[in-house]
Amino acid sequence: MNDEATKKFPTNKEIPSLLRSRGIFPTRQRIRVAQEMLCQPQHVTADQLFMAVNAKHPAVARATVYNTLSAFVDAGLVSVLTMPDGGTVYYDSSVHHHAHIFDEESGELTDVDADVFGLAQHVALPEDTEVTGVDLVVRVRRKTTV
Amino acid sequence: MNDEATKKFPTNKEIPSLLRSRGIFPTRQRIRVAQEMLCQPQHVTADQLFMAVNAKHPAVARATVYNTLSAFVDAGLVSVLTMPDGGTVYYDSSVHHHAHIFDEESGELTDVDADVFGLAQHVALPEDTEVTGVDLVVRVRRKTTV
DNA sequence: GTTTGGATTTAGACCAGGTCTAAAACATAC
DNA sequence: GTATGTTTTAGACCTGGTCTAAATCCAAAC
Repeated sequence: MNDEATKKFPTNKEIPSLLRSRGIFPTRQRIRVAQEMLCQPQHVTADQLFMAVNAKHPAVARATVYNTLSAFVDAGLVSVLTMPDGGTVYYDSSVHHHAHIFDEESGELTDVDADVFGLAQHVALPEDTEVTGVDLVVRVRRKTTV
Repeated sequence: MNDEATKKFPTNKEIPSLLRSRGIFPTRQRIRVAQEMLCQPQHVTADQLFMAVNAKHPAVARATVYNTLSAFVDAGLVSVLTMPDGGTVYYDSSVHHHAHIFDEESGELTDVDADVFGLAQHVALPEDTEVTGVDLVVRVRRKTTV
């Protein structure tokens, strides 16, 4: 685990300065989205987040949520993840490199700290290329007790 | 590499019996889709395949292509793959377990024979679960010659 | 070779995520 | 307060994919 991985999730109060430090001007809407998205470990769809944000204050437009999420991705504040079958896009509040476990029965998605870059060493890469990212999803189901 | 992996891709002529052997009744349309999809190694979107099929004979409906692809997936004739960012869904004519390399610049997607199940051993799984699938995408870019 | 009934295909309506746009609101500098 | 650039908004729009009801196909029975 690297520093980024062990760093605690920010508190609501820390959000404005965090955004500023990443070059994102902290407007009222962006603060709300960030508080909902960044302050706890989670995997959510854009729409789930849109609804979570608007459940409290009734005040952030759909387009703003989508745009803000993209900005956060560009700034390295959240990472993107899609399920290999189906293609649902999830936003992950953990940005360090890690693997995911997907429970095919419950649909639950959990983080696993694994050295995915290390694992990728075992894969034969084409000449003259370097790894920019590794995405590993292990799909599991409850063991059948035969 | 297991048997499935080394098995050659079927020829056009072999398609009808292949479909039959998987319990799929070989209609004219399904044969056309299968010939376009299964006879060579490739990664295509449903829409690309729809267009490829209709470029020659002008005769397979969109819904049929989508339904047929789903049937092929269920029958284990093709596998599904989505890019971790973006969520584009690709159909892969190789069904053995293998990893993918995604060139972020060209968008090109290539197969790599790697023991992905073996790699997944290194990931700590929850109690009482067993692995049903492993999806590994290594994203690369051309090495910058500094 | 006709008839029949179930399986398949078809065109197009529909749906869900997500993006775009033009106008309104906001912030900052002057 | 005015001007200028940035952000937000509602809603139209787009795209990939599914659904539906009608038409077609095909094998089997007669």
